Amino acid sequence: MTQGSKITLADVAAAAGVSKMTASRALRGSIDVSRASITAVRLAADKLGYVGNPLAGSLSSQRSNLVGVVIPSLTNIVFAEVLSGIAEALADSGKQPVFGVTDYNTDTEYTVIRNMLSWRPAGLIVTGLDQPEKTRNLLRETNVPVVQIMDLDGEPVDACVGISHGAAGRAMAEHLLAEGRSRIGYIGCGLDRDTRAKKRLLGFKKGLEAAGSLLAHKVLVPGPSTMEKGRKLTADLLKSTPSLDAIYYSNDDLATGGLFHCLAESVPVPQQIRLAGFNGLDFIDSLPAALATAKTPRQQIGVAAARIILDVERGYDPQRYVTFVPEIIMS
Amino acid sequence: MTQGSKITLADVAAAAGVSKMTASRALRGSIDVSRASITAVRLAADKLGYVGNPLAGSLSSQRSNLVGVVIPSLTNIVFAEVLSGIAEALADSGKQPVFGVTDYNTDTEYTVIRNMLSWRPAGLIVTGLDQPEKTRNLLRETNVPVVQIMDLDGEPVDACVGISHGAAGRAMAEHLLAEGRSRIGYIGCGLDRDTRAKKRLLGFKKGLEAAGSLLAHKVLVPGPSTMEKGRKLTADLLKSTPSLDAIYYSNDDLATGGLFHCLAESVPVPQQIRLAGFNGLDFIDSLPAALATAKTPRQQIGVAAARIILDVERGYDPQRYVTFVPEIIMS
DNA sequence: TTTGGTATCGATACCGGTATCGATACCAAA
DNA sequence: TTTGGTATCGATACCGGTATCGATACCAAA
Repeated sequence: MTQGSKITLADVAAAAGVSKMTASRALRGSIDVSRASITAVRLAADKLGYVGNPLAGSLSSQRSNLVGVVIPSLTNIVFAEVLSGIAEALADSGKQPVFGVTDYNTDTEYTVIRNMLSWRPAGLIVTGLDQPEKTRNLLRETNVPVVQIMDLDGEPVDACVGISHGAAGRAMAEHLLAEGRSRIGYIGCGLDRDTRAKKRLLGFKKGLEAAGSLLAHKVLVPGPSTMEKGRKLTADLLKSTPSLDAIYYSNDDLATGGLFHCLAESVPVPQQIRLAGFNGLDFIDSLPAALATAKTPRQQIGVAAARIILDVERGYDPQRYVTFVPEIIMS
Repeated sequence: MTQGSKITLADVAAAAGVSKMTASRALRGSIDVSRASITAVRLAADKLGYVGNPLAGSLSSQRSNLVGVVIPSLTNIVFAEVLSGIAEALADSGKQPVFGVTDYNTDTEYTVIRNMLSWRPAGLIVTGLDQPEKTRNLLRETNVPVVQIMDLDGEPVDACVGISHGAAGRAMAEHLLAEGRSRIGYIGCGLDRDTRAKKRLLGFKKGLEAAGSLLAHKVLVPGPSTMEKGRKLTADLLKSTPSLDAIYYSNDDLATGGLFHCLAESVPVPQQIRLAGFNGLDFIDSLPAALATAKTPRQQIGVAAARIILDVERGYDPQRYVTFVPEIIMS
């Protein structure tokens, strides 16, 4: 009774006076079992403290209740929120999310995905559309449903949920121009790895060019985005090009760092210079001065992706292409 | 050859001209196999694109390569960093972290832990020492190694890695007093659920009392900590009690919100009032004014916890009680 | 030549579930 | 009475690995 997990289905079946098979059916809520059997089995299971062994179950049925989620980074709150959405949507489905982190490394990504597929998950959610061909093949050849998230600018392997980063960049350009900004700089980190940030920059430039304008200055540095970098790079950029009246950053973290620089130096934001980020992180509203940003529906993306997996599981035909449009905030 | 994952160990064995058992041994690097067999099996496995089935392996060997990690929240960067440390330490061990989120709910926690144990993980890492008795029993009765992290103030079930929050609170009190602060307030969120924050508050009060001082004012609100709340609560508190010369917050997020209020209202920080948080989040250094904090070694806690699991696995006797001391920063 | 140790390997059973198919009981319709 | 459908159940095989034990070959020592 306090045997930990030594109790097997056979014990439960014996205690309930039915076969293993009937016990299995009863616990899974199959229709082919009488009320009496269900009651007896449930009672026995409770009494013995039975805990099913998903390893055995998944091996036998050839599918597990795991949903693999592959993200580039855990310490980026954006992905943590996506995970949170996935976990929420999966909560009452009996499915369990399993996370793998790639550190923006495509080799690691390949390994992680391969690893996850070996667990025969019920579905796979991977970040981005720009996997190398080798990885795409892996995703194409598997028969578990694959959902690519965050991005829409590209060719999904199967289903896909996200936003167009090109359009988001372009929209921000248009907003800045509409506000009368004309000398616009750009600061970005790690665009070599973060293909979505790169797409935003491209869209942003196109937006400027469409209006006959150009990027006044562009700063690109490798590595992850931090507020500290944003602060430093903004200080440098404004020193070398003080005439800028707007800076577009690859994300909110950098933009916030830029804002901190301006606050410390008493540069009026947004009057003298408009700082624009991307993501719409929660703390933006609390900052002592306004930051422009584009609010991405991270939680919702996670929820939508998980729902696709659940739909496939249930035999429904899921929506294979879910589009969100980030809301631009220029308070 | 491009069969996805239909290739089993039997296929590899047949192709290599050995038995399943020898193939299994060869791929796992057992010593009981000849060089010739190892080469033949590896070659066959590569050629066929064999991917092992961990479900079958774990079921058979009665242990999986999963390490369960139970945390209260994913959207709190602190826990994301702990996870990151765990993932890093586990990276080359063949073990896979699996995360479960409790949302600070003890019922959810119980369910999550039970669920994880059913996967027969190689180890379990859970947050905190203050589980209800029912959950503690679950942890005690299992035979997988359990590491409780983040906290040291209490009785661990098995191994434990973290800091003393009582001591951390007390240390901050001493630092504030040493700086000459005498009218000290406190603002905290969700202490009913966050027992570690509560322990810090208790330690903080003891620290004040030991010096013959008292908390001038205490603000407790339910729910999660956000910068916005910190800002709002600080505004309220300073309005009702403008004479305060220090505020201790339950964490950095609240403290940062408080700082934003002071910046917006031109209250000199830290000259007129010292704001103190907890955690030492990375962005603290970038803020336009100094925040006091206690830097917690989140990544290191994750690494140490994972190492304990690995040590047990390898038959080493691990250190069962790993203590870290947060560094107080009063820049 | 006999003995005994080591290296290498395979047969067998098993981990703990579920898929599948067929058996049985029972009842309504013909 | 016969036929056929439905509800309920169990026997059997199987998922794809690994633990375990014993077999064999080979060689050195007695």
